[in-house]
Amino acid sequence: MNIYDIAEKAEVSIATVSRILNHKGNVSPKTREKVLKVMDEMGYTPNAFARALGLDSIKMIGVMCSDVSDIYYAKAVSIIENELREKGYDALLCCTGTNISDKKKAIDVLLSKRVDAIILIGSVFQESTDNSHIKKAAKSIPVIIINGEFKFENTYSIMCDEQKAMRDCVLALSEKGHKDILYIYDSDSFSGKRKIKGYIEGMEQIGTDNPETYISKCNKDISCAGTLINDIIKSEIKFSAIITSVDTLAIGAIKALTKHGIKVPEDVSVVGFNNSILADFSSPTITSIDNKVDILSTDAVRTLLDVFENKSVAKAKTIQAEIIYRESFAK
Amino acid sequence: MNIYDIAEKAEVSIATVSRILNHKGNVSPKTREKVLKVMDEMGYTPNAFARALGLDSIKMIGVMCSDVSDIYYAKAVSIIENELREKGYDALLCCTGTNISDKKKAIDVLLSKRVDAIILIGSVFQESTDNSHIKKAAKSIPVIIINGEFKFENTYSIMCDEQKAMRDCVLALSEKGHKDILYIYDSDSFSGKRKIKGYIEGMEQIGTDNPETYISKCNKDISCAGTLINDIIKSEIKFSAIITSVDTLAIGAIKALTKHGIKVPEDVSVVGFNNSILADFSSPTITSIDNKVDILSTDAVRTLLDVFENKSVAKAKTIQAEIIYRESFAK
DNA sequence: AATATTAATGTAAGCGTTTACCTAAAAACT
DNA sequence: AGTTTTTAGGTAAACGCTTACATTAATATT
Repeated sequence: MNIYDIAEKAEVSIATVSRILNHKGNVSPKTREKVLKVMDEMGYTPNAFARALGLDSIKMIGVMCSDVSDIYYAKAVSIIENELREKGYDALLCCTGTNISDKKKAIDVLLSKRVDAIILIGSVFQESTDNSHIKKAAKSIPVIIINGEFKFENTYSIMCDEQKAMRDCVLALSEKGHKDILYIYDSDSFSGKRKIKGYIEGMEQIGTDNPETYISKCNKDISCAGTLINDIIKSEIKFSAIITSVDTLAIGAIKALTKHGIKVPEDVSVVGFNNSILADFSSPTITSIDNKVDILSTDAVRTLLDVFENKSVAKAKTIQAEIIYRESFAK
Repeated sequence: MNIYDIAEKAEVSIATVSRILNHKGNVSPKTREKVLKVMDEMGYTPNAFARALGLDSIKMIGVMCSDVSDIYYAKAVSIIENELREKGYDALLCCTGTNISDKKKAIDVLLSKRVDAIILIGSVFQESTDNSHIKKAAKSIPVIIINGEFKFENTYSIMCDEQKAMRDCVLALSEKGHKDILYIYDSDSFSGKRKIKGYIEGMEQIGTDNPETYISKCNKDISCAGTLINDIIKSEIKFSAIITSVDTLAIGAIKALTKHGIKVPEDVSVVGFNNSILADFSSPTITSIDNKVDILSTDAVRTLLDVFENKSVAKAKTIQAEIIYRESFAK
């Protein structure tokens, strides 16, 4: 069923039907009523493709992340989707995994579906081996990058200053007398690297000689954090605080510590990252660095709309993180 | 840039370009090479709308749920998105909240975007006041409903037998000597109702007189479960086990119990629902009823593809849940 | 009442594909 | 070499909409 069917039934021209559909031009109330009634009766839904062909905009934004089942991305996607919907846009979701060729494919899909823009969540950085797909996309549509960095024409990045947050966190722990602060992390992504940098800066600032020796790597799995802690305890390395790159690792660490009879926060303080809902689920609850996904996500959509409206928009924006104090490291 | 530009540059007709794009018809290797090279050089991406106009399929599936930031939906969406992508389909995400008018709007958006089908996750049931939007959708495209129930032409539902799972869980607790089994739930959704039913059946089966008195309602927030437990403890109601309708509530309950010096599982056993990652994060880890989102989600996509291929497909399918034993209720 | 202005509606071209149908060239038969 | 079959490639219509331009009807102005 199409606009012609409606036009015929309502005894008007297709132009009139189109005008009614688009709230444009002059249509008499009577005609409008009549046509709307016919549309309703026939259960007509306009074809967005055909529309997009004429208008060159489908009101659809590609949203890419590696994995929505990750609680962090899920939150970002959820906020973005809601903000977009409110402004009349849909979200075409692409979970690409971490494989670069899959990301390239995803970009091609989004481009072929003629999305009006792309929002990338995480895992983009300038020095990355291959960013040609982002360049390709940016040639035809704006690309907004959340917590990633990539400077190119038609590209806008919004990030959280995780480096400073990490440094501040080390300093805050130091103020409470902590010197031997371990760092357990899970990823060498763009933000992963910035976190480490900040941690090292902080440690150096409080006079630690070889901060690198306090760092251990781990995968996201909580059991991994557990075995890591077990090893560290066995090796009799001294420590009074632990920072982790994600809340899940903090949970794993706390569980392991508790099993060894080490009390959190009395014996060891723990700070997580992301300030996810998990922070409240743990006992003790986890003090966590909030990297403001909500603000980043909201801002991404706002930026996008500004770009659409040709307002002047900053190519890169940075937002400050905040330490949210809970039980695992009291203020 | 369009097919004409490519055709011109490559000195062939648009038909040839189209044939190459669609791997259809006969094109000589030489010509193919030449055209592909031009496409690559110009960074051409075919316009999926125009294509859809001709083909009447955009290879896009609408995926609806109330909220992707919910860990349960996030997992389902993630699996669905991956399965779809593997088969060459994209997922157009619609997070509708719980408001019926927003759901109707979302359906209209999906229909106007001419998705090839819709997968609904949760919150649909036959007796619901208004399901006209689902009927409307099903009139033009197949609608797959995960963990919801709605019988109509072109509608397929895949659910988990949560009722039986709940009953079995009560019986399992009873076998271990539990009689006073509380049930804390968060939602009167379709699956919420089935869970309660199963709980009551189980309680009756083990000879409880007024099972309803053991039931309390709560929102999803863990603090709510906590205050609820506090109240129950104050009121000196006897209980030795708690079942919750979601893992988060189990976490809240365990935290509250622990604060009161009540040990889990020594004094009170706790069983959660969904078998989410949270179950492992808690200490003690939570025994949880796995309602098999992964299987449901995978199956939804498989069903969809079968429908597309005109294979005969069951209108309704039910999958069995499973109790995953962890520390909070040992086997 | 005649004219100018504005409102309402219609016609037709264009958006970028696919594909049925057609023609020309090449290959495979006699 | 002449005919048939196959392969390669082209032309033009169709998909469902938007919109510039054209036309007619209604209203306002003189």
